[in-house]
Amino acid sequence: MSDTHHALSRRERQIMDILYRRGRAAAAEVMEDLAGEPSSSTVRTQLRILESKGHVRHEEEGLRYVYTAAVPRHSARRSALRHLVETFFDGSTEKVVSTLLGGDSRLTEPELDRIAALIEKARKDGAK
Amino acid sequence: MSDTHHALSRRERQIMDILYRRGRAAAAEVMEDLAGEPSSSTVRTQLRILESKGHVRHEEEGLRYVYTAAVPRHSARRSALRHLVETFFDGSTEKVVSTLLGGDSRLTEPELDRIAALIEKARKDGAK
DNA sequence: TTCGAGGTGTTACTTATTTCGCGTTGTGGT
DNA sequence: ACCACAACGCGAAATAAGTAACACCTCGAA
Repeated sequence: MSDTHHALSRRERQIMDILYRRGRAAAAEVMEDLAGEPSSSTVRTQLRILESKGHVRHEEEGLRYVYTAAVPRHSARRSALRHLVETFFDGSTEKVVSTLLGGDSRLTEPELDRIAALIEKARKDGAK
Repeated sequence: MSDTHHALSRRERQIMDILYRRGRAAAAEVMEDLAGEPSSSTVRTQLRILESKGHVRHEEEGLRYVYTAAVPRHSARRSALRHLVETFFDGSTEKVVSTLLGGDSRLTEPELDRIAALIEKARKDGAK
């Protein structure tokens, strides 16, 4: 693996996760979601560092900064998913799906219907 | 923080990932997969620390130590998957599956068949 | 206009992580 | 028996991460 970007520290990852979960958040909101009880200073400093490394951006909203991840959620989740599939599922998409379906997270009928439809679509796409 | 397990540092996570990918590995093998060119000492030390924290175990195989993750892959991947679903897919299993099926990773016919079968099974389990 | 609440950046400091040199130990070959 | 080789653990130095105190800014209420 040839990582071009710096790897994130533990705390930095936690913050990025919060940002991805919430979409956008001010320092105070990030602070709320963080374990431990980091001071406001601490969190702001970390956010600023994260920005200097290019991982997040901020926009001024009124008098406060609202942060968002620099890499759009859509891209980030794709690579996170790829990484997870590689390290835990031998690169097999099928194994992931089977774990998801077999897990304790019950899916509703409509969800199952939509997934079934996606499978049909995948079949067609793969065939041609 | 209600985390019962210590969060892993950057390098520790890299090592755990390698261990999960390979199943089991000696220090030299872990070293091969690690970015940068850490010395043998370095890697062995980290493995030892990881063991002292309870994250990995080792068994002597001939003249060398072979390490394995303390938490079985099966459990680890479930929680990794759950975490990923929460942070990137709003907790929706359906979204994950749809991303997987829509991704560039083509699935073969047999794989699609097996997944379809799993869906039927999920339907029955959910129904009763 | 003066004050307090709630933001912000800078900076210095503490703690944790990362790295590796070095001495030791056990194996196999000659 | 002796040496070369390949692993191991320890301990201490270098680097990274995490934390908070402080000074400054802006807005709205008194």
